[in-house]
Order: sequence, then C-alpha cells, then structure tokens
Amino acid sequence: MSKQRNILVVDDERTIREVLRRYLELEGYLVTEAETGPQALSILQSQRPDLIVLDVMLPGVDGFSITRRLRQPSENNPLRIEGDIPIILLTARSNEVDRIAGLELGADDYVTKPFSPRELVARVKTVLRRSATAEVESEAPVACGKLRLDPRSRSVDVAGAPVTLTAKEFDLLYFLMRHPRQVFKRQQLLDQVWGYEFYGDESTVTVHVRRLREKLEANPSKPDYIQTVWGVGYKFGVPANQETE
Amino acid sequence: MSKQRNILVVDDERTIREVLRRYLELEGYLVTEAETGPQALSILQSQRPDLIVLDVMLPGVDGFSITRRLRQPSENNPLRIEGDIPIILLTARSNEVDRIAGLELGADDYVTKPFSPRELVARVKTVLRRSATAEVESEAPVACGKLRLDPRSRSVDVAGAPVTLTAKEFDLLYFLMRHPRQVFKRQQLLDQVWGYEFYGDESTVTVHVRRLREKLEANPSKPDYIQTVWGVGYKFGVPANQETE
DNA sequence: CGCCATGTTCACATTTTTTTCAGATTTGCC
DNA sequence: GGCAAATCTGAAAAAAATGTGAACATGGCG
Repeated sequence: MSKQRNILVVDDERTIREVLRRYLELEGYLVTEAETGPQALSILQSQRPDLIVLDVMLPGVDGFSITRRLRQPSENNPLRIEGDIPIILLTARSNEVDRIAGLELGADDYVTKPFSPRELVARVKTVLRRSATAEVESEAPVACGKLRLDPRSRSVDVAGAPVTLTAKEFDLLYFLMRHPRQVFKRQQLLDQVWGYEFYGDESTVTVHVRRLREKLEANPSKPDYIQTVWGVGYKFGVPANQETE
Repeated sequence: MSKQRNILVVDDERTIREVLRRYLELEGYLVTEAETGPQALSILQSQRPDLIVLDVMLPGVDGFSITRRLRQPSENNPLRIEGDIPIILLTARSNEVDRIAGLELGADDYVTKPFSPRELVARVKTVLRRSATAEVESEAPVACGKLRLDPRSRSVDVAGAPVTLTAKEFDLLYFLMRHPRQVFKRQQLLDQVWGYEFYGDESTVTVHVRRLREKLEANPSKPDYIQTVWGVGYKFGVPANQETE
C-alpha cells in the first residue's frame, strides 16, 4: 500500500458528509470535512488533499465558485497549486451537468444526487487512479498528427485550420483523444460522454462519429483518427506513422 | 453474450411483482419474487441475484432494514458477500428523509412510486452496466513468446508487428491466452467465448482457430501457440523453449 | 411564433465478419 | 499399411455491424 490518500468532502448536509466519511474511510482514505465554501477554501490554504468531493449547492460560496477558483490559471492564485487537485462534483439534477460543461470548470467527474456511496467511492478510485498515472488531464491541449484540441477554448484545428464542432461532437472527440488507442463500445461512450442518465439509442454514437469524421478526416471513409473496431466500437487510433507529443 | 441475469423483486403487492416480472423477462432477465422481507432474506441465503429491486415499505422487515443488513460491513455478516449486490429501492415519496436514508444505506438507485415499468427496466440496465464495468477494469496486457495482446486497445503484435484480428478471433485468443496450457473442448470454447446461447456448430471454433493460426503462426501447420489436442480440443501451448515476461 | 442549430432516430445500402459445409488430409491405433 | 475418427481447407452462404441520407425532435433566439 502506498500512503493514505486524503479526501476533502464539502457538503452542507451533515448526513451526507458522515455517510461519505464512513464509506471512504472503509476504503482506507483519510477524510476531511467542510461544511461551507469559505470553510473549504480555508482548509485548502493549509492542506492539500488528493481529491475534493464538492457539492455544487452550498450556501454562500457554492461549488461552482470554488471549482473556478481552484482552476483559475492565474499567477498569484494561492490555491492553484502545481498539478490540479481532482474534483468530483455532486449535483442535484442532471441539467446542471450541462451547466458544468458550459462553464468549463474542469471538474474531473460529477455524480448526480441521489447517488449511492458505492458509486461515489468507485468514482473516487477511478479519478485518483487516473490522476495518479500520467494521464493528468488538467486542461492541457491534446494533439495527434495534424489534429489539435484545446479544452479551454473548446476549439479544434486540423493542420492549423479551425474546425467548428458542436458541443457533443467536441465532448466525444475530447474523450476519445484523452484515451488514445483504447477501444470503447458505443454504450461505454454513451456512459462516459452522454452520462449515465442517457437512455437513448447507440446509433447516436455512430452518427456523431460520422459527423466528426466528415469534419476532421481528409478522407472520411478511410479515417486516420477515429477508427472503427468491428464488432466492438471505436477508438482514437494513432495512425501508424504519425506521432504526437 | 453473457449469461442471463437474475433479478430479485421484493414487493408485497402481487400486481407490482407481476408487472415487473413481465417487463424484466421481456428484456431477458430471470426474475425471482419475494413477498416479504423474511422471505427475501431467506432467498438470499441460497441465491445470489445480480440485482435486487426492493420496496421500502414491506410489512414486517422493511426494505431499509434489508438494505442495511446487506450493506452492513461486518465480518460475520453471512449476507454481505464479496462484491455487493446492487439494490434499487422503490420508495413511495421522493422526500428528503427517504433519500437520505436510502443514500446512507447504500442503495444504488431509487424509483419513486408510481413509476413506469419501462423506467424501472432502464434503471436496472444502467445499474447493472455500471456495476459490471466497475468490476472488470483490470485488463492488463498478456504476452507469450513473441506474441503480445492488449485488451484495452484490442491489439495484437507478433514480434512487434501488428496483427489485425476480428472481434471473435480476438476474444478467442484472449481467452486462450488467459488460460495457458489448459485444454478446452470446442464446446467449452463456445460456451466461454461465444456464450451459452450459441447453438451453432463446433466447426465454428475450428475455423476460427485456423484463421488465428494463419495470422499468428510462423508456420500455421506446425503451430507454436494454439496447439491441437487430438480427440479433445485446443490449448494455448507455451512452446517449449520460449518463455514469457 | 417560426427559424435555425443540435441532437436523435430510422430505414436502407454497404461492408465485414461469422458460420456452414463438402471434401481433402491427418492422426491414432490395430 | 489400413481404417475410422478427427481435423484442416477453401469457398460460399448467412448473419451481423456499420455507413448513409434524410426525417423527426427539441430548445434557444430573434
């Protein structure tokens, strides 16, 4: 076992804090609690948890604001320490999820209430694992071959020429680019990009992939970037001869 | 496809049980019913369903108590089997109290009565999918001799040169490589790789093995990796002089 | 209110994979 | 060596998955 991870739980409901504490401690995490936004910020002055679980609906300074402050890329931002602290947002309704996307806040994951503690623990593990490996997906631009994507401006270039993507197209491409070479089933992409509440058809993914190809690929029927894996799904394949990074 | 999922429906109202049974069976689930709390607990002594749909308002031992007993993280809890069984609670009202209570107890989802059967089925699917993906995850690459296989990218190399496999070819090879030196009859491979509902001919396996050999082996008629065991089936044989890792 | 941009669904064309099957060939055994 | 059973081979039929075009929702906005 490596050293114990510290998790900051920020929620105004005492019950929720206690439930999360119990479950997280069962998994071997150290838990710090904060009840309000200001309290959380104060704690963050002196501590640096490995992950923050943050309710978006806090009295006073809400979760969005805190996230923004943590992610603010300013020089003299004392909270913006090198290497962002992963954040999992707790949201009440799924339409707030859209707001999150629009606000580009850079949370690492979100869980909609009501949620099961086990699910949250699973997300915590995933996020920590993700940020533990080299996949520190702060908000850095990603690139592959002639394709460049900048999450902050939500812009995409192919060979220097800007390409206009819709929100979902962007989200899908961004997700795929963050997991190059890994194959995803359509359902997995629905879960990851559309969210768990999406009950629609898998063909939605197919169509989005097609549109991405039309916009990105030199030859959409012989794609360089988004590869079809027959009988499985898609992957962001690095075309053999092109290297990035 | 994988094997049929078993769902335990616990509700004192016969009508509800029957409706749920009908809808769930239409989706291919096996359904077990329980009318009371004690009956549910008794069933759980001998069976292990993949998911439980649980009314919180049961006469006698109510849904909350059952959830609590299933989730109790105690050493000598006979019902607390490794890997929790997902629970979907049926609650009458969506008030705060129930929400918190359910949350605290570790249910995976909630449906408030009255609900549409279709919605419940959708929730069941989502929860099952979610808990399934939470389990797998650890898909490390496997290798043997010059052969390397990476489940995440579904890619295979022989001596560094990539080999293109179809979905079934990949699944078959992956299965064999995870069980090296073990001999499987064709029917066993059908069961394991194709799934239990496959009613086809065993020659299907033969053909797939042939194609794998054509793609993998230096000399397909004198295979190094997939060995024929006459009168029985095949095994992923480690060729005598080659060692892995 | 109607228009436009997204997102979703659907029916059908196309492509790829999977399965089947009838010999040819190999193996184990007497 | 000869025989029966099992396996391999090649090709074609059958099935499945994906690509395509267009219609159908939905929601924001002038």
